[in-house]
Amino acid sequence: MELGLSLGETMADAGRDLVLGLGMGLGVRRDEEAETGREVRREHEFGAGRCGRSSPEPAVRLTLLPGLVPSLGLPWPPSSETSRHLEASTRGFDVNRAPSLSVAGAAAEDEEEQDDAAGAAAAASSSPNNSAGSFPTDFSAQGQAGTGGGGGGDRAGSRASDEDDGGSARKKLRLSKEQSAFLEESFKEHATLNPKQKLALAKQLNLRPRQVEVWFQNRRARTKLKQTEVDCEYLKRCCETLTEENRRLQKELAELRALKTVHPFYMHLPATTLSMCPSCERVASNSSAPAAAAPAPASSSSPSAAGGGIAAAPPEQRPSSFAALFSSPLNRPQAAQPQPQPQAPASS
DNA sequence: TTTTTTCGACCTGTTACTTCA
DNA sequence: ACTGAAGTAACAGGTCGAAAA
Repeated sequence: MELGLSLGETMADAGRDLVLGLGMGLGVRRDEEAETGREVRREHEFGAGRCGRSSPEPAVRLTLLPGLVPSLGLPWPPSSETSRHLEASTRGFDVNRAPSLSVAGAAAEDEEEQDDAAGAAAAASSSPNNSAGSFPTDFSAQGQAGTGGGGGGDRAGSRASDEDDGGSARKKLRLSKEQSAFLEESFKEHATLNPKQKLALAKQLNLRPRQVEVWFQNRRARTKLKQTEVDCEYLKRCCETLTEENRRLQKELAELRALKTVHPFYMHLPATTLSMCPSCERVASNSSAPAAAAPAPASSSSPSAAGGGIAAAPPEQRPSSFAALFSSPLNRPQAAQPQPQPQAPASS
């Protein structure tokens, strides 16, 4: 399938314009990056991919229009209900949504916390008194011993390269629900962390900075994966729609050809009407008006108006043209994810 | 001023562990 | 109790950009 298509002409001002590589990688414009700086750029990159690096092939800019979404049966933007359902179908909570207070409440009810956390402190953290009502803002009391090697020391994983692991195999330890929820909240605010933020989060959650860093890396990867899946599904539907459009146009073309054969005088049309290139068999306008934008007036060229029973759909009833399909810049589906926000400078 | 080196941050793919049906 | 799938923390290797030499 040839994708050498320029889809949409509004790239210059579309904040959510995409550059789709053949590998479905998505990128943002580099001039925007230059304006917003590295931090913001990276936040966009994680969300939309890095076409320039990930795919050497010529990128295809794709702008998806809003009108196509309903025609595809794609609720867009995905309703929160949809997202919730998606996540509810899985085990975890919606990582893209703000963890509600009920999450913490549920965590309090979840007894797994007690055997998950290795220490009594962890058990205390899961008590209703600790988690109900609001997010904990300090997890230092939890069983997260981290590298300190306290009583619950095996809860925090370790990296041999930056921690004295004693040479033991790595131990993967799950974060508590509260910790995950808090990290989610942070991720909603900024998908990337500067060192200060990382340290602050680590301190607040009683994790090692490396753990916070890894969590954010994995979180970005999950978001990107989810977005890729959404994009893939959406483009599949776009492809189906365009295939159908192509089929319809081919049929219409065949009808017009037949009509020309039967009633040649019909084709003696004003210069503004479409004509067929005999060599490439492409419909082209031989007037100054763009062919796609100026279909022949139904009153003068519609075969149905002249009788014969073979009728092309009037312009207002036709499915949108390819160009029109992608004329709007703001309707690419996006996996539910936090809106990247410019980070405050680290110094502030 | 240009080139090379170093370093930190990040991405991508993978592994290993946990949880659940 | 066992097992396979799914989720995810942790890791390894690579790229890139900025700063220093």
